[in-house]
Amino acid sequence: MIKPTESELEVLQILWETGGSTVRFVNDKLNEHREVGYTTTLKIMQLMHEKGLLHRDDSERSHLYTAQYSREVAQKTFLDRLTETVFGGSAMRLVMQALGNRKTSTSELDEIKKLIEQIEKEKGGNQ
Amino acid sequence: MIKPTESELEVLQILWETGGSTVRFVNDKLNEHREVGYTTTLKIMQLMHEKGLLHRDDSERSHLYTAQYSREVAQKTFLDRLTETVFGGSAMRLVMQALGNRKTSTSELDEIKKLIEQIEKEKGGNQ
DNA sequence: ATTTATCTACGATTTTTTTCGTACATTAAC
DNA sequence: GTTAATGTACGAAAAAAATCGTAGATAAAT
Repeated sequence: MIKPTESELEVLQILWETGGSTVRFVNDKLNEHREVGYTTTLKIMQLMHEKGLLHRDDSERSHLYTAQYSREVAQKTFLDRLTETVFGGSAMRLVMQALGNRKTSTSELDEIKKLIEQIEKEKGGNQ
Repeated sequence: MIKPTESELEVLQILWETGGSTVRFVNDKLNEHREVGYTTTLKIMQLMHEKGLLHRDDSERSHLYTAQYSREVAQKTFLDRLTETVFGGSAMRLVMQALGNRKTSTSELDEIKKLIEQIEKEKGGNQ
């Protein structure tokens, strides 16, 4: 997955949220937060399609766009990138920062503990 | 902290690593990975200084640049941003992804568990 | 059927980021 | 003391990203 620009990311968020939508819808959504012209949004989404970031169904007059990559894939991509660039390659440092910095509820923390134990079980005693 | 661009981030990484250095040094470091002209690096660092991303000591002929914001502050900034943009505001989802996706060693996992228990202890039974 | 609204395509402009050349000053080498 | 190397400043070009206007096609409204 190629790195999306800032405004491409805004579009992706909306498409992930909705599962897929028209330029009109995305543009309306964007305009809830900041002013953007319709053709601007159109152009960005057309370029994203050319770049392979979006899939387009043009069987109808108003084309339907969907994200080419799932939110999960993007999450992995971004996390890996952030881990490399700012956390010196250590996912653990990232996790510890995230846990330390933010107010995470006890039940959430428990879930994470459970996840860790599960991972540990899966890998047996290696590494 | 304003959002650094891609190449500004490269510079920051080097300055965090070294604690502070000259344009020459940064440029040499960059050129270990890709070709960049000296004046290009100079310009970028000058702009970063104007933007408030770098501190500059120009008491010597070759100026000494240091990052205005520590790696920790930047980490927090980026994490918050990523949490918002790609993880729908949930730090937990981010952590779980990070743990699931990457090969984290057992000892690292243990450390995280310890951290969680410590946090839980600190907050008592609230939330 | 004519007008109005809505859509895509496309080109052009503006803004931001990246890149580098040149001028000029200072230090180091010879 | 010249010459060469190394530094900053600055402007401008090139590349990338964001913005918008206009044209033309189709659909909806009247």
